[in-house]
Amino acid sequence: MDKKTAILKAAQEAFGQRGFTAATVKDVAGRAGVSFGLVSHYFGSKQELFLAAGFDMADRLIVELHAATEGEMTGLEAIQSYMTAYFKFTEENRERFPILFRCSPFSHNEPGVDVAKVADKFSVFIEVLERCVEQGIKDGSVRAVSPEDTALILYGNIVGSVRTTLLTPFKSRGIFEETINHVTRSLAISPGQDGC
Amino acid sequence: MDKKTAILKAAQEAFGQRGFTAATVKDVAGRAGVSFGLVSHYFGSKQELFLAAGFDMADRLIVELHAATEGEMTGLEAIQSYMTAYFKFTEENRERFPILFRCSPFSHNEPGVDVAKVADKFSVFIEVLERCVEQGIKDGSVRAVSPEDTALILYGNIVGSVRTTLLTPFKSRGIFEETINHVTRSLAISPGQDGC
Amino acid sequence: MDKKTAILKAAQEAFGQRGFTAATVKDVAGRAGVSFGLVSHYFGSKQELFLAAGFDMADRLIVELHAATEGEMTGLEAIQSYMTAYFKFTEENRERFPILFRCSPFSHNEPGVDVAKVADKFSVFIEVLERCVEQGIKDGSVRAVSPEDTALILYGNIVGSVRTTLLTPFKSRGIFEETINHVTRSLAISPGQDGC
Amino acid sequence: MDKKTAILKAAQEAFGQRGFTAATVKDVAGRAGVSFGLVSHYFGSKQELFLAAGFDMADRLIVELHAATEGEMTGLEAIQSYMTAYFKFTEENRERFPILFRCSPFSHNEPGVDVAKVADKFSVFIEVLERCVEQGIKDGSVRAVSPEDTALILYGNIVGSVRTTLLTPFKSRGIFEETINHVTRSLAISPGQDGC
DNA sequence: CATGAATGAGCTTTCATTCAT
DNA sequence: CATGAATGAAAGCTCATTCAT
Repeated sequence: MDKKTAILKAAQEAFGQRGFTAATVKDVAGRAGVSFGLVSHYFGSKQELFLAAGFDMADRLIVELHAATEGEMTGLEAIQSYMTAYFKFTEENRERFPILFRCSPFSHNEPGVDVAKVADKFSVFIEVLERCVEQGIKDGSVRAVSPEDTALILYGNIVGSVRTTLLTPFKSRGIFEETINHVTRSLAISPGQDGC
Repeated sequence: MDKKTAILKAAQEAFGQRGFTAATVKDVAGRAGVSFGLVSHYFGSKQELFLAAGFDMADRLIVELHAATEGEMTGLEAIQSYMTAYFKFTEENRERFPILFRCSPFSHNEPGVDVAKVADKFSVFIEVLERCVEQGIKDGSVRAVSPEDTALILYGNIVGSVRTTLLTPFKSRGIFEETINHVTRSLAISPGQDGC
Repeated sequence: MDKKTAILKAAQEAFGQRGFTAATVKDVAGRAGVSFGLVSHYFGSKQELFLAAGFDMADRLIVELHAATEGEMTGLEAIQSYMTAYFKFTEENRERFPILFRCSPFSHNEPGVDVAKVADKFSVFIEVLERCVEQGIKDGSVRAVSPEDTALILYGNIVGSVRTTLLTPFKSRGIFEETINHVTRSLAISPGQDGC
Repeated sequence: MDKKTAILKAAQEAFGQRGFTAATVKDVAGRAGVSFGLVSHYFGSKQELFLAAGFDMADRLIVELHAATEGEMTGLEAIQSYMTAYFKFTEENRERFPILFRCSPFSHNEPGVDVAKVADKFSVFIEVLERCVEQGIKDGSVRAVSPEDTALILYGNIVGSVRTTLLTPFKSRGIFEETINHVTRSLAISPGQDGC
């Protein structure tokens, strides 16, 4: 791993754990095993480093979500696949995922984060989900709901469970699976409704 | 309003908007219209002020939630009442509610905040919800789910929608009502299952 | 004990232990069991309090030294009596004596101490000793030495032993008695010199 | 002289003159001609700087005292040589020597100074002196006295004269020489005692 | 490429002092 | 007499950033 990559990963860790303000460039350099001068050399300012770290993580997650929801599935299956991919990604990146909590429009703006850019980036997460909901309504796997509201609610639901798992001391084994069940029960057209 | 109260309210605003680290004592004092020396005079340190500000908000919300869930209702109705009260509280405290996002075990620990104290305080929110779920299962208004997991998922669901509303630029009119519907559909024993 | 006296004694303790700068008015008030406002009320500024505390202690010691060296004695006996009185006073005022280390021209000037006033006050300690030495030379109990230098050396000797006793962790039982012996051996006209 | 050394020398001056609490880091930086940030950069905290400054001075004096007391001499001559070296050192370091008054167990503990470390360092001064006294008793140049008490008394004697010279406005030309005479008269086995 | 010496803005905190009660 | 609310200067310290090596 070259030093530039090491800095980026260290930044994701440090910013994720401590936040933009409390994390320090020295801390990042220390975690990466390089001198702090090198951080400026590669990334310019602390703010630029923060954005680079956050967007790198977001972009990698977006790739996974696209891959998970493409292909021939019902809308409901796509939603389930989206959630599974999202939860899998968080588990594989426990240490560095939380940078997304910091660099996200769902958290308060941290100084140094360009709100517009971030909202733009994160709208992709919502849009992909919204398209799944719309598809589900069309193909009959999802009941008639507002796709816009539902996408936001589901996204909040997903992130809520991720926060509970990654951040809180509350016991939450199986919460990811249960969250998928929760969403499925809410959206699926129940057997009884199919006709009775 | 006496100056001590003014400082507390200003702190809720400032910490809510900027977070513990980025908010400054000077900023708090300025918003409260007092000298910064008075903040130390009344609250000691920045950390103590932060906890005082967060716990004041939490305690007031807890009172509302207890009031909303007491009385003779089915468990499902209690859950709905809980959510309604929660959402109502956030809307009535738009400016100062976000301190709870910061001073919460569902957010990253801010340096200088006693994790144990915070987790203790917030476990009340989960417990109240859990008791509603248990009651619902007993009285037949809620399907058979794990009360522990479900309480955590619902709480994440609620807070997710609150975050979306208070923090993001995404349009989300009606999201609170839809979240209650979402939860209700997921938990309610559907008519079709009763037999039909 | 009235509150004004309590403040003075508390000030001697606090300033003695922590020095002028590090001791705080609040600390003094706390030790005296009064509100800090009362300190200003009685003594004006911190500096005035410091001088009052130091001079009160110095004046009381001066009274003792005068009493000890008056009367019919040889000069050498007067010196011994001076030292005995000095050591006795320090032992009876272990807690509050050290204010004199702070408020003394033999220590570095503390901000807020009027150098001239202090030098004036402390010159009395030297003068009394000097007069004893002169008397001793005249009455044949003390060998021919420079009274000025000797007074300063003896005073340094005395204070050195007091510092060792009151401030250091070094074991020094009997150091006061030994210091008197040390001085006596140095000044007394040895038997062999009387003729042989 | 590099900047780190300049800071150390400036610290010795500033702390010596004003004491740990009253001296400020800004003052030290100003005297050294560097920015105050550099002080933290090299020495960490004010306390560490204080200890570094005090110990540097102590170590250099210890070297001189060892050099002065080694070699073939009687114990009494070694004591005289010790005192001469001590006084010479103070005169050559008039500006910066007083840091030792502050950073010494013979002064009041300054808040933030590790008492144990300081007592450890200074016990060397006493031990060297004590060894000279013991040697003198053995080789017949010093009368039978308690080496422990005597070392402490002599050290207090020495430091007392140094304080008088460096700190007070009292005229004291020749006080160093007279102090050596004073000590010599007290300790030397007088000719008359040898028999006669 | 890589380091770390050097700077100074800005933070939290302490504290003497004033003054209304 | 006595209290403590209120102020703001000034302290120690942290840290992003620049730049010579």
